[in-house]
Amino acid sequence: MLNSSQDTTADLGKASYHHGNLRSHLIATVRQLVEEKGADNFSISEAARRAGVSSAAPYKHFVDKTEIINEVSREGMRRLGEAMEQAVAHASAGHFAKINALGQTYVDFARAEPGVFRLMFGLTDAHENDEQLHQDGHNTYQILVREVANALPSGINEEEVLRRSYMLWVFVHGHAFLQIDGKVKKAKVEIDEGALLADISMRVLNA
Amino acid sequence: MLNSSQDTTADLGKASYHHGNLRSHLIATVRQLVEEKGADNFSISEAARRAGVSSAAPYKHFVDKTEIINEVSREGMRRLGEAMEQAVAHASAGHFAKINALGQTYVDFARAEPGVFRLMFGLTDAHENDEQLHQDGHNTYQILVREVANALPSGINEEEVLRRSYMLWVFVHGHAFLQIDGKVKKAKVEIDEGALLADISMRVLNA
DNA sequence: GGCATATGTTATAACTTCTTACTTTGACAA
DNA sequence: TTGTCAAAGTAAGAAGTTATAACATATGCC
Repeated sequence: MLNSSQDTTADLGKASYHHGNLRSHLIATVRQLVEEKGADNFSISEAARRAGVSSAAPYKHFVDKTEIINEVSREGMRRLGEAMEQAVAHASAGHFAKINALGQTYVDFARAEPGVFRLMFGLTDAHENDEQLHQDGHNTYQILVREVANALPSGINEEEVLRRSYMLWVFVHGHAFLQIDGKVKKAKVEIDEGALLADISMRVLNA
Repeated sequence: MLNSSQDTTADLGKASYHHGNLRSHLIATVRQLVEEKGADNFSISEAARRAGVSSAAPYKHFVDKTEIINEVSREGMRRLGEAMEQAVAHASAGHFAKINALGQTYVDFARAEPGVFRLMFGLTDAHENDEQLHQDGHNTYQILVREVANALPSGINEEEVLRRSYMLWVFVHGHAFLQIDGKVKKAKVEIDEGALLADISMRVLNA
């Protein structure tokens, strides 16, 4: 569940006192905190406290708070990508079933981890210059582009594939954010999400 | 430009030393700061400093930071609403011209004031319980709903009007955020925004 | 075994938000 | 004109944050 990129340490529990796999432990803790307290309202002091180390310890592993945020964001982006690949793999046989599954996965992810999702896309300050995150994001996006190309009649213009992909992305992205930011209920918009996603796919991919 | 809801004070400059219209002055300053430093990275200490008062002074006018944020958000939401009404009023005669103008206005606002826009929609913690902001948002949304109803064949199902409106909202919302969060360039998506908005209007409003 | 280095710790500087207790002053009434 | 009061500031400080510096230790490697 944790364990991302650190080496040299066995990552069983976190037994041996003075040491352990603090780095990945912190990433996991921050992920939790971000969901608990909100993406803009957590402290790495608190994360350190929960990990049972001093508030200075994290700085042996990360240069600053931004780096931790970026790490959590990247990890989230990778998990989203994996979930999307899974969704495609297991999608039913319907016409735009894979596209719909992708959209649903995106929205589900946002709802399941709004804090991390907001970190991944919303808070700019931190990852403005995180090339790795952009790369990961790009890779994830390519899953959609690939499936859109598959879903459209073969021989279609490459540029057109990109246009349609972007339309779909923009759509689920907007829906995801309005959902987690609580604008939808408040604006008294009631929606059948599955039907909506399917409707959109049709409108964007047909003709 | 400033001047929102405070009374009892003339709001010329901010001349007379020990007093002035600190409240609205602070709102304006925070608006500036939010654009300068980012929605998650400004302090009201700094705002006080810029206004030339002590860091405790703002608390004579606002109960806490959240209240200032909410004030700035509400004011932004109202300004967005006004801009949208303007856009409708001055839209050309084309088929979905008013709808397209609304979308363009939304995106333009986001680009012009990304900090405030993010405050209005993104940062949840502050205005989760700000009923006034929700009301203002709802009112602004009704401009779109109204125009969608006008743009669709008369006699159409009320529920269908809402569905189409939501689709359009979600679309421009997603596009706006991907724009200001810098995901679009990075994902190497090149788009002709005007054409895109028009295309979407057609796809959503036809059939 | 001995040592370098990675990983922790304590202490602290510089900030933030927000409170408390005190001061100033402008307005209004007598 | 002057006295009082409330509104709007101030200074000081508590509590909490990010981040750095200087010190401690224990682990892995020779």
